[in-house]
Amino acid sequence: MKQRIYDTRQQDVVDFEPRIAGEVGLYICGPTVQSAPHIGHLRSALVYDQIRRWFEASGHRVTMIRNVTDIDDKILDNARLAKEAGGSEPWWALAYRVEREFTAAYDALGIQAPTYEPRATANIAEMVALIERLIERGHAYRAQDGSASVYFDTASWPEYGALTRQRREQMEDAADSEPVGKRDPRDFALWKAHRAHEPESASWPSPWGRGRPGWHIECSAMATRYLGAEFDIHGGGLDLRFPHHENELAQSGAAGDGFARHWLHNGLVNTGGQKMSKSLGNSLFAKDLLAQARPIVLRYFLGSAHYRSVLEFSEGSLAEAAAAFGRIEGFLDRAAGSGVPVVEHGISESTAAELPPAFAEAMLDDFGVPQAIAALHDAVRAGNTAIDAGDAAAAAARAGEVVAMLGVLGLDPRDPVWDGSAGSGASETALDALVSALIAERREARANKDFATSDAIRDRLQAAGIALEDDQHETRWSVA
RNA sequence: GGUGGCGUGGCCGAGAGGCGAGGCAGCGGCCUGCAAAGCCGUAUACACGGGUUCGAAUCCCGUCGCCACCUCCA
Repeated sequence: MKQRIYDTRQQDVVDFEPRIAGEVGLYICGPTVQSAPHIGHLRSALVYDQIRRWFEASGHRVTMIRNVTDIDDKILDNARLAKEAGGSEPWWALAYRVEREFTAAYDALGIQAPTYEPRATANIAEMVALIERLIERGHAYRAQDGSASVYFDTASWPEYGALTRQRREQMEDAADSEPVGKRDPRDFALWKAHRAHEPESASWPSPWGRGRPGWHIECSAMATRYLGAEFDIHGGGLDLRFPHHENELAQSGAAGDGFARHWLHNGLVNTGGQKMSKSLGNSLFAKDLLAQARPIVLRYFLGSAHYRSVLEFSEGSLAEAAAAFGRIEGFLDRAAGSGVPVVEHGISESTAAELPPAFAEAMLDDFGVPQAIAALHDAVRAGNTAIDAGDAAAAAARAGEVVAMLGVLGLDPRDPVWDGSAGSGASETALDALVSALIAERREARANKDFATSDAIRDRLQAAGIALEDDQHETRWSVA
């Protein structure tokens, strides 16, 4: 069975054939580092992390590029506002600080670093070269007001609107755009002339005068720099389809590049049936979410809906995810407690062979993570049944499948990336010693049928947030 | 005005012509000293109205409701 993916441009699920067999070039629109990461950023990054892991598990070598937009109107605005409020942080320090917040949030969720993470400010020369090509080909022009700005000439590109199937004539005019120097309100800035009120450090020399790049040109320049003039997949949030991706496609196409063969877009996150956005003030920030749930549970939750669906976040979402994931984790603990070897091994050459067919088929069909998770739960149930029946061989086989599936999804609780989230090694050891002593005491009481004492011990631990589970052979404990 | 999406059981959430994905919660049972965990069982689910079909949640037409994008967005 071939890999199938939903291509936004074709508006259909199509066969995916890498340009070079066994290799996948993936460009993902990363964040504009203007303010703290929120749940939507996390979901987007997670979706492509899962896709990347699946490509690797299914035998591809993946080159994944995810940019950082570190120069932009909003960054300058936010830095200016902070300064007016008495702050002293320059725009570039703000951008870098926020970038580190993003990296920390990604790390917390076990989202692997891309192959490379280019910054817009480090690719100005490539952008200037691309703009020059567009001017030469007659698809871009210098601002009519004599400034250093350069605009893309949408009228010169008949395919403009191809990605979102819109006709240029029917597009709404940009209400808030500054028509200064534009031939048409639908034209967009490739290069923005430096303005007197903006810091000198936010401008670069160019053949047209000092200025800074427009929002869209950076992605075209960086994608082609690292992946080539034509590459396999371009991804990003659904809200980037227009204008961002439409404009990328137009400028790269007009420059003569093949650009992305396929376009992927992940769904957004809603709260209370409403889009979450900064302007609505209903943002769920990464740091708040990470304070509410274990990172691995948050990861499970964010992956519980298909990547193209709207994901609804509501009160109780994280608790439900914790219960569901607890089932999986509980099986691994039970299996280990029953002597079944359970080891974390990430994604390796043997991963594909260990995956149940239902899981692989789900992932091949446009990355059907929800169905893949159903296969995971099926294996967990079968594994628990095997443990109950004392069938160690079957239990080990199911545990192997579960671990392989968790590796692909990035949800293996034994993966060292999760270690930082619990207590330190020393306090873990100390706690284990204390609890184990109480468990031994309780075992003795139970052996003497002194259930009052044994229940008192269990209640005391319960009150401290520690749950006990008795098995045929042993008692396991966990922090609830 | 244009473009696209959604409406599935108490809840979350897949599926896309014919065996009721999976999870959470609930109920009954097994197991257990009692629990917990686990297992088994447990549901007249597909917004509404027509149509096509032997058969429709799935295809077609219409209606209603909700949402997103149309130059700040993951």
